[in-house]
Amino acid sequence: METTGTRNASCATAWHADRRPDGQDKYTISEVAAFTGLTAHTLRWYERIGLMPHIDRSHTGQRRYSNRDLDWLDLVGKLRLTGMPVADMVRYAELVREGDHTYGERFALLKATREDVLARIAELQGTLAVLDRKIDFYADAERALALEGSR
Amino acid sequence: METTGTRNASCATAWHADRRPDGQDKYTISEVAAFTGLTAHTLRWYERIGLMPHIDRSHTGQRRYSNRDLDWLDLVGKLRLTGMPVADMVRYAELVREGDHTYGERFALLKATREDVLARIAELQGTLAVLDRKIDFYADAERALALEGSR
DNA sequence: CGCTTGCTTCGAGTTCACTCCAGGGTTCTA
DNA sequence: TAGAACCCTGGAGTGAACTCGAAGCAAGCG
Repeated sequence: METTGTRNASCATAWHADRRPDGQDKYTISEVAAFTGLTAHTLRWYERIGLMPHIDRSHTGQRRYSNRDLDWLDLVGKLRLTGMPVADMVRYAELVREGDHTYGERFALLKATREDVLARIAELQGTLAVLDRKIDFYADAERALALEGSR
Repeated sequence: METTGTRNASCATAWHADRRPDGQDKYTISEVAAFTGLTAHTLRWYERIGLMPHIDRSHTGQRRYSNRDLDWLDLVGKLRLTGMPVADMVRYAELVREGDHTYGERFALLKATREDVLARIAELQGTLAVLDRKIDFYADAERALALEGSR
């Protein structure tokens, strides 16, 4: 039936407790879903498009995620909310798979991403300023109306 | 043929000069496109979905944008890069069209958006921290390799 | 006058990032 | 050992936000 048992995937806090110690780190797909806030569908899709390394399987073919996989998903989550397109993350994943000789390229990619993030923060701060000006305007208007009403 | 004459729409800086004074503020769609970095297609689409107020027309039916319209597009642009869905901006545009009695609702919407933006900035700063840790790691690896190479 | 360029409409097409379905096998709990 | 809950695959579907195309006016220019 494929329901993601746990409701309320939005609350990402206070969760990181139930990570099992390395060695016994075998999570089912729905555990990982609860953990990351992604759906099982999305996790499988990430794998299909090459955004995940090869995931371990149980003897019957079910996925068993490790702590490493969780770490990777964490990074992916962070990169995702910088607005990085999934295709770029796939590229990064490929570099990781290709081995040590891609260090330089990965490094460059990370630095470029860092610049992007800084730029985005600056943009958002600009937006915040505009928003604050508008909010002040409305607060003033509201006060003026209240005054008028009490006359 | 509908090409957006001016190349390099990304550089949004140093542009705000050619805004004509209020009264003679009549811009063609392609001028606005150059101005905002949006395409003419997108500008027409914004109008279709109700994201723009009614735009003036020339005697032959061509759009003539005003400074007010430019200001509105500026706000839309800012809101867009906070990740606000277009549907929400349409809602805001509707409130503006409906008149003064929607001040309260607009005010609330702006304040909610402000909170969103603050949250997003915080997220991005978290991401920045992760990125910086990774970048340090790669920089170290690079130095280690260089050392090894020079032995 | 013809040419080029730009504008018009409406509807269809594209891209991205999921999201869901059908039809089956597996695992846990009472 | 039954039944509920979970997991598998491949492929199709969805919603958001554009993006493009076709066919046809309109304006400026050599």
